Amino acid sequence: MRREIAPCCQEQQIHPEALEKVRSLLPPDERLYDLAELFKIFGDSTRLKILYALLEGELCVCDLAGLMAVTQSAVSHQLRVLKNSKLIKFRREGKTIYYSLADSHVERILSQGMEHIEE
Amino acid sequence: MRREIAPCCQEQQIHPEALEKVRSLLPPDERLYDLAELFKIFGDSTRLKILYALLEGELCVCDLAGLMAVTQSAVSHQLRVLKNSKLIKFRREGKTIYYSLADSHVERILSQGMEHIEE
DNA sequence: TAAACATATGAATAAATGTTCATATATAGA
DNA sequence: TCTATATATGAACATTTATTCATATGTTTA
Repeated sequence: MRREIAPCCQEQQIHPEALEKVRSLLPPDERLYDLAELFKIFGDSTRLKILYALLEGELCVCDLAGLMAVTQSAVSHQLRVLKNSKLIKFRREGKTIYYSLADSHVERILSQGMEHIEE
Repeated sequence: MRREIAPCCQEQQIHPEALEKVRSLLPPDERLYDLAELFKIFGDSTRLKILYALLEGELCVCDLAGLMAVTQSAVSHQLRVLKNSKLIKFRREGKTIYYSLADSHVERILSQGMEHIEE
C-alpha cells in the first residue's frame, strides 16, 4: 500500500550547532573544486602508469607509448593533461621530448593512495 | 602540401634500458587500476565536501544535505560510493544514520592534495 | 628543400558518471 | 496498525572523459 512521501529534514537541520562549526571550517567551494580537479587527474590508470614510470626518471613519449597498451596519441593527450596540472614538466632534445615529474608532491600523493589500498 | 605519415617509434624503443628498468618497478596493472578507482572517489567536489565536513566529526545525512547545494538523494548516492570504498563508516541511531571517516588516510590524502594546489 | 621521424591536436565516438525524480525501506510513535 | 520521518535506491538524462583515427607541427638529416 502507498505511504506518504515526506521531504527530508523538515525539522530544520537536525544538528545545527555541529553544522555551524563545520560550515565555518570548510574550505571555500572554489578550492574544493580545484582539489577535485587535481584528484581527477590521478583517477585514471593510464595517467597513473605514466606518473609511476616517471618516478624512475625522465622518459620520452615513445618510451611511454611502448610501455602502455595505448597509442602514441593517447599518451600524448594524457601528457598534456598532466602538463596542464603542473604535475610533469618536459625538455626538448632534438626531435625527442623528455617528460619528468614536476615535484615531489606527486610521489607523496601516490604513496598515500597506495597505503590506503594496501590494507 | 602533403607529407608522408610515419608510425611512431619505428626504431624500436628509443631507450630500451630505461624501459626495462621502469617495467620491472611498475606496480601491476591491477593495482594501478585499483589506485585509479580510489583517486576517482576524491575527484568530485561533492564527495570532497562530505569528507571535509566529516573531518570535524560525525554527521547525519540531513546535516550533510543541508550543507551542500544538492538533494538528499544525491548525498545518499555519494555516501554509498564513499562507503563502498571504505572511506567512511556509519552507525544507526533510531531513524538517523551517522556517518564518519573510516580512518586517518582520508585526512592525509586530502592534505597532500591541498599542499599541491596551494603553491 | 624534401623526406623521415617524434610529438601534438581536432573531431568523432563510446563509455562512465553525477544529479534528479519518484518511490522504496527502515524506524519511531500514536 | 497507521502515519510521519530519515535514508536508500532504480531509472532516466545530461555531461564529462578517454580513446582512436587522421593529420598537423616541429626538428633533423640527406
